[in-house]
Amino acid sequence: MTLTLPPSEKNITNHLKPIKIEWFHHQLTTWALQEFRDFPWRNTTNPYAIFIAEFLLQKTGASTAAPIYETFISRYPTLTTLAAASVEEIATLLQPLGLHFRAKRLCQSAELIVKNYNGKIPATETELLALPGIGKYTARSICANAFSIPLAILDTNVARILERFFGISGGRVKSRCKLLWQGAEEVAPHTDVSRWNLTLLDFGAIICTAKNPRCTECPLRFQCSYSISINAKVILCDE
DNA sequence: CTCCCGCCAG
DNA sequence: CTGGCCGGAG
Repeated sequence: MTLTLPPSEKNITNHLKPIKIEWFHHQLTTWALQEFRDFPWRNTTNPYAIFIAEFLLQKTGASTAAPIYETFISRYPTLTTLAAASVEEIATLLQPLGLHFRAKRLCQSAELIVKNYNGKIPATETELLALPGIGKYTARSICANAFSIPLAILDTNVARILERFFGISGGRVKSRCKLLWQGAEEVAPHTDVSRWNLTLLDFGAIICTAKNPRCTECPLRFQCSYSISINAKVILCDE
């Protein structure tokens, strides 16, 4: 079975030249040697612990989630202990994180995993996606971080970094989203994708922030479409 | 005020 | 595709 793209399909290689990807990757990998953040869920490959962490981290600041995560794991160290807990007590524990619906979804997922997977976190994107509260980002993140499956992720950080650096912009939301997913997979290395994914998150949290990005100390600034345009404006204003 | 390692319903 | 969810930190 062959899959062919329609000729009208825009090709991302217009934006993502291999040589530029190579440089992008090298700069960020080097940056991460010093700046890679340390969180409790990064010191384990226990699928259950990763699963919990990814659930708590949805749309939630990592430093905010960290203490809750620690309490969670100590109180419910295994999926079995979680499955035995009531939704109410989980909800109470997660209360400071907001997004209250996650408690129910987490408990429902735990039940399903006990019932369908003998209590073991499934290791495929498709199976994870079928669980309540787990979307494409979380599924792939769990695959990469817990099972070393080389799947790239796209979240608001990755999207922002790709948009700025490669100058991806405009177009309909749907087509841009598709471009960004392509881009995320295009720039991901073939080995240690987990480390790469986390590097992008850290870079988005520390340097390439949504508001007031720290372009002057950014290791990507000399090739970054966004940074270059900012500098051009500064030069024009100085004249 | 905005933003944080999104997801789901409509 | 869009809006709603939501508390906490800056």
